[in-house]
Amino acid sequence: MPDSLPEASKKGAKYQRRRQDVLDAAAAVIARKGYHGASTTDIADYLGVAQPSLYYYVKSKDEALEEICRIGTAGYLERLQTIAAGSGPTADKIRAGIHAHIEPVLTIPNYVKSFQRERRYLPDDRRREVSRMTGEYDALFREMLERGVAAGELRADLDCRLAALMLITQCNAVQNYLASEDDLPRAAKSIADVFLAGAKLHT
Amino acid sequence: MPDSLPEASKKGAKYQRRRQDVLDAAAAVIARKGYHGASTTDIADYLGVAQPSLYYYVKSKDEALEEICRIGTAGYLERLQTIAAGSGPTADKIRAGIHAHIEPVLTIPNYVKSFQRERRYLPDDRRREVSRMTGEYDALFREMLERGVAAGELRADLDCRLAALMLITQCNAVQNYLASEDDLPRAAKSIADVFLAGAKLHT
DNA sequence: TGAAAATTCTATAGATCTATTGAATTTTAG
DNA sequence: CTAAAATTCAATAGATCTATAGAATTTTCA
Repeated sequence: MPDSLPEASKKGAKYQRRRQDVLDAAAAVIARKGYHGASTTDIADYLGVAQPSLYYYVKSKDEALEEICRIGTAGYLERLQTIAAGSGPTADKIRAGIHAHIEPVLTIPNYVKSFQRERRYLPDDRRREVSRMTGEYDALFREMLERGVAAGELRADLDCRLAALMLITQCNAVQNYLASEDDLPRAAKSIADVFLAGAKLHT
Repeated sequence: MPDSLPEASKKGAKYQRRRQDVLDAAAAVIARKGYHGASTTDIADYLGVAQPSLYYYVKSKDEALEEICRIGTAGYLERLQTIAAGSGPTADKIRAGIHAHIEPVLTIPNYVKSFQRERRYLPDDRRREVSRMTGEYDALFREMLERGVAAGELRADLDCRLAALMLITQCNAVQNYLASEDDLPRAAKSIADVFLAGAKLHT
């Protein structure tokens, strides 16, 4: 009973661990130099092996990017679905959604960066699949806001499509907001506060 | 009395016009495929000329990117300085700042996109120069917010550094918000409204 | 018109870059 | 310890890519 995935779940656990090292290195170099700017030699150097050795773990550079994007987005939809399905005020769900979204920025920053900036260079079919997924994610956020409007918790004139995109944009940009290492909670709070209550003083 | 700029202001006006065509083509292709993904052959094909013909107008691909970034950022600082120096409520200045920032998105979209996404591939010295400039721009926005706080127009607990970055991020992302051609005014208003008053209903 | 200047082209050097092949090396396991 | 399996490597094919050199063509203008 062979496997279904193209290259994954093949061989033993040791192979998979080493493969993860290769993808980590690829993600690090691609996050830094971009997909087209990162050569397979750069990636191999980063890992300390010869360039052709990478191909024992990955069929092509394209496949490496696909895997990186897969890892960088794993669980996003599910986490937001769980949050959206819960009870409680919309504002709390939004705060939870923000935290869930930016968490991988700390845990797997290179995968997130590579996904955000380089996914457009995926092969066409895979890129469309990713677009469908991000579209679903956007819609989930938008519906959460729409229910907040319907419940009278958010402004009736809020453009929920735009607002959802704005929120997601802020989360995706959170790396740029970090002046020091442990500023993430502060940045997350600012994103939520400004999104919910705005910057203006309400007298 | 020869010119100071490396390649600009040389030759006649006709040369400069054709050079602009070359840069337009380069900006279009680079915006689409990224700096490293865009070959000089791609750019030449886009323009309908042979690949080496580009080098009559541009010394190197690097120089083309430098010029594109220069054009894509021209006037930004000056426009914001003018707005910040004016009188009137901070909220109005913020709205004006948003409009000024996103205007080039409509007029020179390929230059703006190329600058936003590809400036990190500039040669080191030029990249540092650009960083200094964007840093000044960020500071200008931040100071505008700080004066708003001091005047009691914005929340006293607002993190002005973060808020300025968030505002700029929203402006830079405005292209992603446009569902149809002429949605820009609507998007600009949403950015301003959400930033100033937030999404929450204030009862 | 005809010579000079400006512009574009063909041809190509030289430096990449991705991926493959098959050999060498290391690890595993009986 | 040794043979098989797994992993890594040297060598390289073949397809780029940037940039240059110099010839060909077009434009300018006296």
